[in-house]
Amino acid sequence: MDRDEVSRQFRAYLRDHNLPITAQRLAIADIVLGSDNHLSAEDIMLELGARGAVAGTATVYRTLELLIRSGLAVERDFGEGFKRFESTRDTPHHEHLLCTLCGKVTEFSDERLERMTMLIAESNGYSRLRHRLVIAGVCEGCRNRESV
Amino acid sequence: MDRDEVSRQFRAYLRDHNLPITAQRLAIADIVLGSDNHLSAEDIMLELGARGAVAGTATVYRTLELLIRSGLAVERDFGEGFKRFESTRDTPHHEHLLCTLCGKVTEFSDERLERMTMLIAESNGYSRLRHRLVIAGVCEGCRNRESV
DNA sequence: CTCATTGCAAAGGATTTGCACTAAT
DNA sequence: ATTAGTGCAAATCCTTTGCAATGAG
Repeated sequence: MDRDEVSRQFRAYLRDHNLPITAQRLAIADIVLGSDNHLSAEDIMLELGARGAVAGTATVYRTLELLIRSGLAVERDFGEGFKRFESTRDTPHHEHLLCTLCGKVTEFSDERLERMTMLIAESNGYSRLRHRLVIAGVCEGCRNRESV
Repeated sequence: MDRDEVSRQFRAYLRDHNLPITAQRLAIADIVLGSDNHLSAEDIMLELGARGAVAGTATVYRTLELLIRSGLAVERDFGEGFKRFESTRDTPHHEHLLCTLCGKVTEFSDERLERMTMLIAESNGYSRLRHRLVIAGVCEGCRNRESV
C-alpha cells in the first residue's frame, strides 16, 4: 500500500463525512501515513517545515484526531511524556521494542503473546479489549556505540 | 512486611544519604508504601488531607522521587495522562490489568511472559532492560453492572 | 454565499523549578 | 549555626480550546 493509496483513503473518509479536503490535512496525512516511524506531533511539525508546508499546532492535533477516527492511524504512548502516531497501513496488531538510549522503535508481533494475554485476562475475570507490551532496552547500534 | 517495616526502611535510606527526616516525608511514604493501590499524586494529596497531614504538591513529587530512588516504590504509566505510584513491598516484577470503565487495577505475573520478552528482545538485537504489559479490558464487576 | 477549517494565543492538566522562609541535625 | 526541605507561585511541557479571519464546496 503506497502513499497514493493511503492518501486516497483519507480523501474518501473526508468526503464520506462531508469534511473539507484542505492542503494542511493532506500534508499531515501524507507525513503520518507515509512514514514507517512512530512520529510525535513535533516530528510532524518539523517534517512539514522540511517539506515547505506549514500548519499550526492545533491543526496538526486536529488532523491526527481525524486520522485516528478514520482508523488510518493509531496513537501510542510509550511513557515518554508525549504521544506518538503511527500509520495502520499493512500492520495489524503488534508490539514495540524501545531503545532507551536513542529512542529507536522496533515493531514485532507474536501469536503466542496474543493468546497469552487473552487467557490471563480471562483467568482474572476481565474481558480483554486490547493490550500493549513495550520492551525497553538498548538497541544493537547503541550497544556498540556504548562500548567505545 | 508491614507499615512500620517500610517506614523503617525509608528512614534508613534517608539517614544513609544524610537527608533530613521530615514529617512530610514520613507521611507521604506512609501513604504510598502502606497502600495496596496504584496511587496518583492527587490520590496522595487527598489521602494526606484525610489524615490531617498536609504537604505541598512540590513536596509530594519530590518525596516520590526519593521513594523511587530508594527502590521502595515504582512509577507506572497507564497512558491515563498522569502517573501512578506503587510500593515495591513484597511484589517482584508483575504486569497489570486495567479496567477501562472503573479504573480498577489488578496485578499478575507470568513466568512464561518473562522468558518470552527476553527472547523477543534478543532476537531483535536488543538487550532487554525491562518491559511493561498492560491489558485493558472490562472487569467482572463492571461487566455485570453493564448488562443491567 | 455558507459553513467548517485555520492559526493564533490563551487555557488546560500534570509535573518541575526558583526562591524566600522554616525546620532538621 | 548550617544545611537542606518546604510551600507558594511561576514556569514548563504537551495538548486542547475560543475566536476572528480564511478558504472549501
